[in-house]
Amino acid sequence: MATVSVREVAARAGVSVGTVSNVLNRPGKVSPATVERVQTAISALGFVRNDAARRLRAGRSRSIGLVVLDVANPFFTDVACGAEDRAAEEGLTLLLGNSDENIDRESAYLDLFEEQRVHGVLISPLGEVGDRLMRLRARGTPTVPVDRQTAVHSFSSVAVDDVAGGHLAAEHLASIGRTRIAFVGGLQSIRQVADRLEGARQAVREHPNVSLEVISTESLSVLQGRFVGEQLRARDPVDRPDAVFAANDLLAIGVLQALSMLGDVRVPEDVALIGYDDIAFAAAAIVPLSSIHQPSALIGHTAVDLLLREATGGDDFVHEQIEFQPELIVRESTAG
Amino acid sequence: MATVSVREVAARAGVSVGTVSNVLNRPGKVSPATVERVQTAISALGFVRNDAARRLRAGRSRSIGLVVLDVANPFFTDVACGAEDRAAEEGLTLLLGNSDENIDRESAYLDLFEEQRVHGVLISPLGEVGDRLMRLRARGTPTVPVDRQTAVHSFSSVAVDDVAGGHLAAEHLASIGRTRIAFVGGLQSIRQVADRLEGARQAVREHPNVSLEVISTESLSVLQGRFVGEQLRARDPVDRPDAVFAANDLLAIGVLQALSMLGDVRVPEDVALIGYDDIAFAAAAIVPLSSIHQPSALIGHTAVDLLLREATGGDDFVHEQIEFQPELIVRESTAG
DNA sequence: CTCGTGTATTGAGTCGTTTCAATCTGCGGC
DNA sequence: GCCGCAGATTGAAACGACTCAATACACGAG
Repeated sequence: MATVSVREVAARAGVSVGTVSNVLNRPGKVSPATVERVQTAISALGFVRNDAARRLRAGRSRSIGLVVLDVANPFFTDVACGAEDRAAEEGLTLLLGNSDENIDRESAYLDLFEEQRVHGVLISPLGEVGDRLMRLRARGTPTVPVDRQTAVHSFSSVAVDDVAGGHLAAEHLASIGRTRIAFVGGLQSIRQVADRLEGARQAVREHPNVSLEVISTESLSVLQGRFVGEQLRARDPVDRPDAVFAANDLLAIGVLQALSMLGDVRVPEDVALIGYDDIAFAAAAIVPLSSIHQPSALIGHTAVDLLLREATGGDDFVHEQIEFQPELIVRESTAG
Repeated sequence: MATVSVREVAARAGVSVGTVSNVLNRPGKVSPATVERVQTAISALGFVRNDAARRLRAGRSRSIGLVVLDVANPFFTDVACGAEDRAAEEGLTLLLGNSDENIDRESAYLDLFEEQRVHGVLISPLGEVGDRLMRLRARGTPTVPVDRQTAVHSFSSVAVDDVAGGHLAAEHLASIGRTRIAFVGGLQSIRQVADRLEGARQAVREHPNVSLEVISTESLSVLQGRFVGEQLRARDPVDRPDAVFAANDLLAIGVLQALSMLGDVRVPEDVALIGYDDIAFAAAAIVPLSSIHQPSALIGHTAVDLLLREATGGDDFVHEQIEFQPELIVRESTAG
């Protein structure tokens, strides 16, 4: 199984390598008869372009990298789909990396993408990666955080106002008369989590009779949610919060499973529950889940847009921070 | 922003390019003092290896490609996570491509992966790709279908016995006394769908009083399921099936939403409902969803295993077909 | 002082594609 | 028959890391 290169195609078609390259990339520049002959040679030999070689020559690849916190979270796959669609319009491929809330994996993906000389990097950051991204960009790889980088105007970014979202959620819980709210989420180092908590704190401050308890988790998964739910269920009802605001829907669904599967804690009667992200499964949950909606696909779409602008813009380029507003979706889990 | 190459690092460190390469790849072969000097030069210049160049030389990349039918389906992200973990153990990267049940995109990803000279390709195929995969392999890219390639022993493959799964589901519906079963799924060209239907047909044949209606969908999404659910709801109750077997959980959840959101068709009293895949959200559905469980992460894990064996095995290599058995999970949606 | 041994380092050649200045070809106009 | 022009084709150089045969060097033994 000899590896076939342009050279062999050229020989077989009786033309030069330059012509083969032209057939591949600019068929218009080559006479129809020659195109025909070259095409025949290509399929006869089963020639497949070597991407590494063309990229080496080109200096940069035709793909963009996206690092997300958790591929198992539908919110991020939605973002990825939006990004992929927009990228495809430009003939770019999306490479999806899953940091899985692990800082080493996040770092490994950034390394990988840089070595691959990707067109640009989109990242939903786990920790403090500002410096890292600066360096990346300085070496020529534009970067767009999909996140709220407070007060950092040196990047373009796309984000949802998570403080506002957190406020919406907690305010809603207060508005239906709940007074002991628990915020469930972690890691605190994830800005989305910190901001949602901050928003909730602000809302609670506006209601003197409402208190906020913070329950930290190790990750934002269904499993962690179930774990917290079980702890809540085990508590004396007097000590139990009457409302839970989970930092995302996965956690909320986990909490919901633990509370209501065994039927002794009723949602929303005993505990009202609200999540965040409004994933497709929230509406179909055992108790349809109230949530904070984010335009996930649009976020991905916009992030790629910004990245492209960033890549073409010159030195005096003005970075754009786009921020979407979250939206409260009320369902049964916070009814009454 | 000059692009730094090994040559410049070598110059700065006062050594040859060969030595720099050795520091990068076989630090043991180089004296500690030299390693030190080279490392310093590398970080001073911000040198980043050019992956394209090394791959060109190496002939093959350190990644494997995975093409799935739908990233938005948690089943596939679970498979991907399993595959990624196993790949990471070998120092390989997983590239995730989403065909989105679109044959052109599937084809485009196969092209892309071949051009990238990936280590191997894992694919959950949409249509008939046997020929395509044969060619791929003939040119040196091993391939493992994550699918049941009936009677094709020329590939290693990993799959779940979908006929058995379909049988389990339909048999279960019959066993709880349902007689008018509707199978909801499509496209028929997807082997998983066809096999599940076939299994259901077999089960129904064993029960003379049970009938099977087939409702085709255009894809396997929540939206399509909701669409079908609305049609069912609109039917005269006499014409309505008393059980629905959906080809996957997304469809089932869609059907469930349409039937029960408006409260006039009760699940399982009026219509029993069973899905397939047992995704994490099935257990948390508004009516906890019965389903057919598949060991998703293990599937991904095993697929990578097989791929690695395929890649190292010689010509007399015996392809292995691994088939997992599905498992019935009964929840409320088929209670009574 | 020479030889042998083993370790450290060198650097030209290679991978396959693209680019682009140079060359070729055919043809109409004069 | 010659000139000029446009379109088609050519082929060598370049991209950057890796390999490996060759070389340099150090040191101990004889």
